[in-house]
Amino acid sequence: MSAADEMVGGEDRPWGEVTPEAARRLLVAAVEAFAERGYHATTTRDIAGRAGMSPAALYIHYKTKEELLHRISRIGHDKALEILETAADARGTAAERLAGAVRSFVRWHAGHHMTARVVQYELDALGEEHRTEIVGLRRRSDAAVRRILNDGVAAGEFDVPDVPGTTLAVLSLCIDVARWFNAQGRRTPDEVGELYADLVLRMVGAQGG
Amino acid sequence: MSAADEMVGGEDRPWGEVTPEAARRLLVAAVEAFAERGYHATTTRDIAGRAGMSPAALYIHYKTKEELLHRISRIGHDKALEILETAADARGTAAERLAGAVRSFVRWHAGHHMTARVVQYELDALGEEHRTEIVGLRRRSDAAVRRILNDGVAAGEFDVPDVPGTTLAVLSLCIDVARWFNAQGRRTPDEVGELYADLVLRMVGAQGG
DNA sequence: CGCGGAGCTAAGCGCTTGCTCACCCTCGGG
DNA sequence: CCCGAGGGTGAGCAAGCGCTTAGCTCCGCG
Repeated sequence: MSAADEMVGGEDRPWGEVTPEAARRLLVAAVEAFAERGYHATTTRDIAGRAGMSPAALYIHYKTKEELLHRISRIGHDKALEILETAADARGTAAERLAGAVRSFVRWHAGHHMTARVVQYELDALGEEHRTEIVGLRRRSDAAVRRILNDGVAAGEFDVPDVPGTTLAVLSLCIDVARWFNAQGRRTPDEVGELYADLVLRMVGAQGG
Repeated sequence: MSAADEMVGGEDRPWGEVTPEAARRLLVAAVEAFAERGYHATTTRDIAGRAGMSPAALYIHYKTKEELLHRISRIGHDKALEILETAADARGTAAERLAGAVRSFVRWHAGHHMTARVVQYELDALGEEHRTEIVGLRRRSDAAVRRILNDGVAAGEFDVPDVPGTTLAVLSLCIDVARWFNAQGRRTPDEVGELYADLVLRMVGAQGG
């Protein structure tokens, strides 16, 4: 539907921007391991093993285990933020923009739920500097959604008594998809995105459904 | 502000069911540590230290570190489930029961956000047997909410095209409060509960507002 | 007073962790 | 044919982990 949706889809390889090839394999292995067991329960030996390498190989491409997490978190947040800001800047009514934002944001969290899980739930494992950098990106996500809500209220499309609180709730609802979504489950990322877009429109009092 | 302070507020003592006193102190210390750093990043020395004891003291009252997590998780889930089922069994319209359920469930997650964080986000750290036990409790939570939604649809109070999906979304929204809620923040648990009850009523198409 | 058990500690065991280091292959250019 | 540099390995180090054990103190009871 929207340009943002297309980009998240699957034309280019996942993590294509990470080079060289060995570094990419290690990073993909780390995403899997962090998502399954959590950052602290994952060992560098586990990551290297999944990538088919010896433990020492990891340190040729990354200085520390934490740098791996930071790279994943940074790239993931960039992608998620790009999705939200593209939807917020799109043309159309506030309701259309909000529905588009939720639809593509949720689709990404469901379709890339391993990455999303690491990105959204391993923030505390980052070092001080890296964490504040990432928190900055999250504030921009919040601002993008709040802007759509404010526009909708100003245009008389929405009925939202508490804009900051509702912004928080909308983002929280979308983000938590990464926690429960199961690729083997019944729902596809598209279906969840559609359901959630409808639910959020109801939350803001738009005549959608 | 300690985890113990956070619990006092209610009618009965925090973790009052845990005896003897030393075991209770260790458990409260573990809740704090797990909530701040996560289960895997927390050491038994840290827990014992917070409780003002030597590392070995922990093993007089608990067989393993995992048993501590299980005790916390079990008690917390029991409490959360009791809240939901009480609300689901209450008298009144479906809308009143749903609002009550969300209000008290959210209030608990905000007011006991340390405990809730451990309970909701450290499930994977439990052993096989303990995890399946807890998963059973969560299924009952799901059933309680779904029951209210079904009642509301049958009574013509709600307009919900996808009851299982909406049940999931409602619970997800409430649970995620434990992740972002900050005791130093502007909102009180009561305020968040009120806001969320309103948002959820809108999600199910009840004429609340 | 002597006794036994409960609660706690100092010390430390065996193991795993993140990470390092000396060395080895592979391969394009002179 | 040798070279040097970059990607990779096997072995292993220091530190920290969960957990154990021997022994201490305290206290109610006969």
